[in-house]
Amino acid sequence: MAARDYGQYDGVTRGLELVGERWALLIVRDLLVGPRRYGELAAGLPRIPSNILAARLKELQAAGVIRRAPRSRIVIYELTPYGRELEPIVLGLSAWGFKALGDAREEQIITPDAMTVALRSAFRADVAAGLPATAYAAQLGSAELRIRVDGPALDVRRGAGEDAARGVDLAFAAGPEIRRLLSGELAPARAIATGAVRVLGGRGELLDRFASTFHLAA
Amino acid sequence: MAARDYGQYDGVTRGLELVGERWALLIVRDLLVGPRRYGELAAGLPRIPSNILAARLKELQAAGVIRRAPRSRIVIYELTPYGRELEPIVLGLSAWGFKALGDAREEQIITPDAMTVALRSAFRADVAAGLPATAYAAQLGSAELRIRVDGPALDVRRGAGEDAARGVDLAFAAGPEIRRLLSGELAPARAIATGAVRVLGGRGELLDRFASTFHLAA
DNA sequence: CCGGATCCTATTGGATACTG
DNA sequence: CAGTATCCAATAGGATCCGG
Repeated sequence: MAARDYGQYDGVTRGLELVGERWALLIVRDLLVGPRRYGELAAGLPRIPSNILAARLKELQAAGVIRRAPRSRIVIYELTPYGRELEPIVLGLSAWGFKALGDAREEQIITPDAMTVALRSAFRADVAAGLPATAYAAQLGSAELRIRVDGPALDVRRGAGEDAARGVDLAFAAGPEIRRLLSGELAPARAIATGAVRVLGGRGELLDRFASTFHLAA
Repeated sequence: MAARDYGQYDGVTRGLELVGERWALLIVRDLLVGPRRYGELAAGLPRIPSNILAARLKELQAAGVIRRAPRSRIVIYELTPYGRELEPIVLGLSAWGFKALGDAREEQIITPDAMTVALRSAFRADVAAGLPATAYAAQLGSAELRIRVDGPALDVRRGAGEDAARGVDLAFAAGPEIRRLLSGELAPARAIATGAVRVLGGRGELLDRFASTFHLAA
């Protein structure tokens, strides 16, 4: 109804009718990180026109992918259980698309939610399981994240810059060059030496551990 | 370049820029089954306008997802290795979208390639591994498929209707009601009793094995 | 402010016809 | 067969406005 259909009867087609419209999967991506308000979604998708955001939210609700959080005074959007089942697909697309990332263009931004999903898709639970629990504070573009790895479990949340640097094992800042670190193109030591990654606190040598915990082949 | 971008620097966004345009992932779906000529793609996507198909083929080539098969006299499109890495994503979307399939509308068609991908996404390799090798001939709408399960391996190919029925363990025909069989909503015995599935040859009781080998939760 | 709704314009997609 | 060209309809983009 909402979306134009493809005239075929199969799962891929149906899936695309539900989440294949422009912007739809990016809304899902951000909601995978947590429930969000209209304004938060708009902030995380800076170039989406408000009418399109409003339209997508309606369509995704009609599709049963998202819902307005019940018994909340303010309007909050969240994924339904069915919507949450998109997680492996979105993470897969994240890993796949990552390989085709070139250098960032000037106007391209890094949002906290996008980076959180990127880290999730890069997370190597099997590798992490064999390493000591570690807390990182990462400042990636305008996204400040507090990353906590404990065995095979990963927890990423938005962190206040100042506080975040305290009580973590490693605090660092980087820009889009983080891509080369995650892909293995740029060795951790060299990333620090060249200034691509700046250590703000903690033990800089832990960037090695970070790079082996989060990895996306190029 | 080809596609409008989203102004963000992350994998999901990049992925959508490459295969997020309307029709693009359906082209990938069909090419996952095998290399196809322009006309074959057009036949498998009956409602795609030829100018859009031509545009998508160019964009997907520029994106490194597909290529024209080299050293072939005729024009054949195939996935690149990078494009083939979309398989788990497309199969995941197939399984996800399947759950939201309602009853087929009159104008909706079932194409052989779409059905092949659907079967792949429904295939339970672990279940199949414990069962004897089995060959099926399935006539699903206009799609006639020859399905061969051997241990954890699955092979689906387009089959000539008449010949296909010979030498298989079970030959059957069904329409969109096949969905209820795959979802477990409709028991194999009842499917046959009600005529939703018509046994054309072989041992009808093997439809049980088929249903446990291919399953997509609703 | 937040959560949209409206208006208008710019691009894309769709249908059909046509060509090397 | 493998696409182009053309023209029209549908969406997306951008700015602005509005009600609680």
